[in-house]
Amino acid sequence: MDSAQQTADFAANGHQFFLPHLSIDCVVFGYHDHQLKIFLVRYHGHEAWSLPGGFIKRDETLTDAANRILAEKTQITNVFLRQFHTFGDSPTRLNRIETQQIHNKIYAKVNVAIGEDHWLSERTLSIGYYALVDYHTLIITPEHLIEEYGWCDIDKILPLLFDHHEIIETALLTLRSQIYQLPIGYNLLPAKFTLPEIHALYEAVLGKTFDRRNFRKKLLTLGLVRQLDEQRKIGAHRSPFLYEFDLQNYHKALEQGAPLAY
Amino acid sequence: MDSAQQTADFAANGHQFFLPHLSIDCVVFGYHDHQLKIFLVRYHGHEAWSLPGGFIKRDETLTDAANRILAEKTQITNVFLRQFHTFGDSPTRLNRIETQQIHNKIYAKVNVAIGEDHWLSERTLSIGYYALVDYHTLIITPEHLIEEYGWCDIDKILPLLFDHHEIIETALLTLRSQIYQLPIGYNLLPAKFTLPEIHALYEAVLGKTFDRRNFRKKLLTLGLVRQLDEQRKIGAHRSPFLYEFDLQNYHKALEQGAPLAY
DNA sequence: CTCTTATTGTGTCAAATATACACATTGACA
DNA sequence: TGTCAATGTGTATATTTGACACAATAAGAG
Repeated sequence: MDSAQQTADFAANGHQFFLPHLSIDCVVFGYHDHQLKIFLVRYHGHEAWSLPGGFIKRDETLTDAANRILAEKTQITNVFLRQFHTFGDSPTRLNRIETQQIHNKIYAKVNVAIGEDHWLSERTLSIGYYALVDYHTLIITPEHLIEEYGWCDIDKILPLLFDHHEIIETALLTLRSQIYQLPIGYNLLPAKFTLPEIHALYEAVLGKTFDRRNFRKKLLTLGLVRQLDEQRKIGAHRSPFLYEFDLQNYHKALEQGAPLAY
Repeated sequence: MDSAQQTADFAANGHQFFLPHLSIDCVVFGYHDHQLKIFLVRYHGHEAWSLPGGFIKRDETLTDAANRILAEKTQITNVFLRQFHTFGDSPTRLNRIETQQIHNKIYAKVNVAIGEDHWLSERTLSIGYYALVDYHTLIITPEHLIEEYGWCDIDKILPLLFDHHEIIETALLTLRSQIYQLPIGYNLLPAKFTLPEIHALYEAVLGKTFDRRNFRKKLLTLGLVRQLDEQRKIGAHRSPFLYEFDLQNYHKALEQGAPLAY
């Protein structure tokens, strides 16, 4: 949907090819500079930001839809992407007028008026997916209606449309609850990382602090990471060693749900 | 929907009051006789069984819909009910012909033919909820189209319609992963229970065995249960003591995710 | 009445793990 | 060469886990 014409066509005829009443929203997590971040977009006509999202094609599996939508909005493919919750309780989502007005402002850019009976004004439940992305790999060709996009620190989230705040909150709780069962560290970190980086990641996701020495001891005792010969230059300080995951031991630990720290 | 007329009306006009393309299926867990069980129904015209399910009203929150559907099919209210996954990948769910045929056989009972373009033939995603129920409290007034219903042992599940097998499998995995974070033991057991009962419940849910003595030690160390003065008669054997949960300590342990056994 | 059988109730000890904690090293820059 | 801020590393203690065996009880059979 990169031209005005295609965008207008979507508004006019989308209901023929997409399921109404149902959308997918993606919470894309990245990690950089000891901060957990979320990728957000800002649509035409709005000051508030949004999660990247879209609709499900009528003949497409749900998993395919989630991957396609993520790829369309962010050009990201082949990443860890997982469903976490379906949202259908928020009053905002039940309010047709509000839904209509939000879409109406967005599609004003392509001179399409979204009326009260337009399919985009209908009540829509949203299936939440979260993605784990290496912060540096992100390349964007924004869609026509997106005026701005970028990473946002998890603890400084800007005002958002619909119930996207609740969706992010739930995604974060899910991330927390799954960090010892799913390869969340692996997918948020680059292939080579330092101990302070992985340490700060676990602290950022879980929102508490761990003793540096005990954390390292646990990683090494379980054999989750391998020290490399390289070091990273970090300016006026001692150069930390780089590490990589030992995938065999890492996946074994995830299967057992072994906590890295308490 | 307890009369033939109401049922026929639903098939004819349901799409005006309910969201199409979207249903809710409930995996109702119970526990009895050291066995984890699931409540299943069998519709007219089918040998295969189904999960109790239904559609979401256009102006109803998702949570309200789940509770209403559970109440309509089982008369169960005010129980632990939680969304766990939305299903939209199964080929069965994408196949309109198959969907049509299944509904056609069911509604034959009320002389309604479900055609290819009927709203019930459309592709439908399903939002899975699981409920935890005290086995003994179940009272049923079955709906018109339900020919049979009852509990089914988790390890002897009968053939099922649609992708209901996958839904149950996912519900069970969810139960397992949440047993140390959510009050699953509390909601599956009666108010008073014996140590062997709670022990066998954790073994049934998690699918492994725990040392009886260490399990008891952990329960008591954490102060999760209180021994009562009563005992239960169990026939030709020593009478076990009855216990009840210490809710304060139990909830504290759940917040921390403390495992009861390994 | 007593013997048998199946089930429940209970304690101890060794091994593993978690937790608390402090000092040395490095790299840049003043 | 001294300072500063960050990284790298080890030890001792407390706690938890995991393995394990015997006594008590209830009912029914003989």
